[in-house]
Amino acid sequence: MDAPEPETSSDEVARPPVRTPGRYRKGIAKREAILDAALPVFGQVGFHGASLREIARQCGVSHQSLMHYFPTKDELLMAVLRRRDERLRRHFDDAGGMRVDELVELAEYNVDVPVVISLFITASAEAVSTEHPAHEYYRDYYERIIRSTTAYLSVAADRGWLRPGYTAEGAARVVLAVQDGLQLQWLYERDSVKVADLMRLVIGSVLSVPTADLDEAVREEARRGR
Amino acid sequence: MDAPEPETSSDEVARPPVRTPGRYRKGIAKREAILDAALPVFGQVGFHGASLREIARQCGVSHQSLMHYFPTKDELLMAVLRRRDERLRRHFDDAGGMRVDELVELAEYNVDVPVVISLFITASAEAVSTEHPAHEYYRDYYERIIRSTTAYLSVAADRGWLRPGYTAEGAARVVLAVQDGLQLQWLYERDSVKVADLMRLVIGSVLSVPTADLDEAVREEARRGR
DNA sequence: GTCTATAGTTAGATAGAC
DNA sequence: GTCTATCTAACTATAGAC
Repeated sequence: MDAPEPETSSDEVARPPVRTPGRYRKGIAKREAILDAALPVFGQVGFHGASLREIARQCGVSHQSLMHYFPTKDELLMAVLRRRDERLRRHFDDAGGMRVDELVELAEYNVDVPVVISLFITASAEAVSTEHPAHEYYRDYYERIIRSTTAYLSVAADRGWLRPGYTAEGAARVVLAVQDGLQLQWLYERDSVKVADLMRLVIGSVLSVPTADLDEAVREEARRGR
Repeated sequence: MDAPEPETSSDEVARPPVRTPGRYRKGIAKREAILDAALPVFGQVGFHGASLREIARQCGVSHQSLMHYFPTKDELLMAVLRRRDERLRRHFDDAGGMRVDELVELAEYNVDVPVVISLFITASAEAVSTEHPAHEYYRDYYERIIRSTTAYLSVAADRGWLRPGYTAEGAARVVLAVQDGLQLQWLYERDSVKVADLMRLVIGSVLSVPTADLDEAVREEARRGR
């Protein structure tokens, strides 16, 4: 067991051999504050445009203190991204795949948090470059979200519930594309773009049955062992 | 009237009033070479991530020579963007608005020029920030492409050729969103994403008639003075 | 706080194209 | 001879990292 740092009364505390920042109450709170401050900065100016000093300034933390919690800029970005997409990722492994309504609900939720949309659009576009620290992250993200949504829509495909021409994967890609594209438009014109409404319309153009029916079918398939 | 600055015959020679780079043969060619080199760099690392020295290196031009042609980084980016979207912009003012097939054809064309897609996706996402040099550019771009496509689809709306639920603007936004979103997916997985095919499917889900029929109707409306 | 690297930008002088 | 193209040099600010 590792000895808990004594926090002795001396001002020169011995540096522990392994750095494990964010273990004490104060550290945990500060870590969260840094992530909160980093989110909008990355979202507004992108990874390259963001500066650690600026992020530190935003949350009243010294530059050096920030680097204690996140040794490198790459790690800070990854921590910000991961904290924000858990809502979606936890559905990736749902039995029967991810409901398309989940994507709509996420879009509805995001409208209240514009910085999150901004972060995700900006980061996913920047990360197209293989050099980008989040490249692998987004490659994996898109692969899994498509695979999961495709699995869900496959049940519809098997029952002939997809409109002519669509495959399960094609439909999944369209729904995801509409979400991304509309969110981008929304960032430019927040009053005129109704992301969730249009997504529901598109889903209605892809499925010939209500999503509730498909949900029911998917649950049944999962119940039968699948 | 303010006295025209004498600029007497002192040894302080008058600075030529305007600098106009790119007037000689050699200069024109070099200007083009710089733009060609800047396109992929901006597309891969974004505006903030790109360095003028790197762009200059890519096309065998000195850093200072580059700055002779493009006095600031902002101007270079704008020149790159403008040169690449003329294909689309020249349809903005088409009588009757822009055909949706034009968007599909552009997507088909873009597949051969991945750097252009990368540039546009990255720049449009980065430029969401009002500080970004291309912010006004993209704001105007989206407004005009939506307005133009909406005008085209209004003819369909008037004749009841839109699927239930869609307005002309809603349909226009969906088609554009699908284009943007699929192109982003395509950048991550170039073999699996058929951008143009899926776009045509979506257009078929939005319109209840073939686009050829709508084209004909739009031409007729334009002929009748509109 | 310091270090090192690199960013964008500017100035001035020379050589070359028109 | 005039304007353009190019190069050498330097400046100022800021980056991430130690």
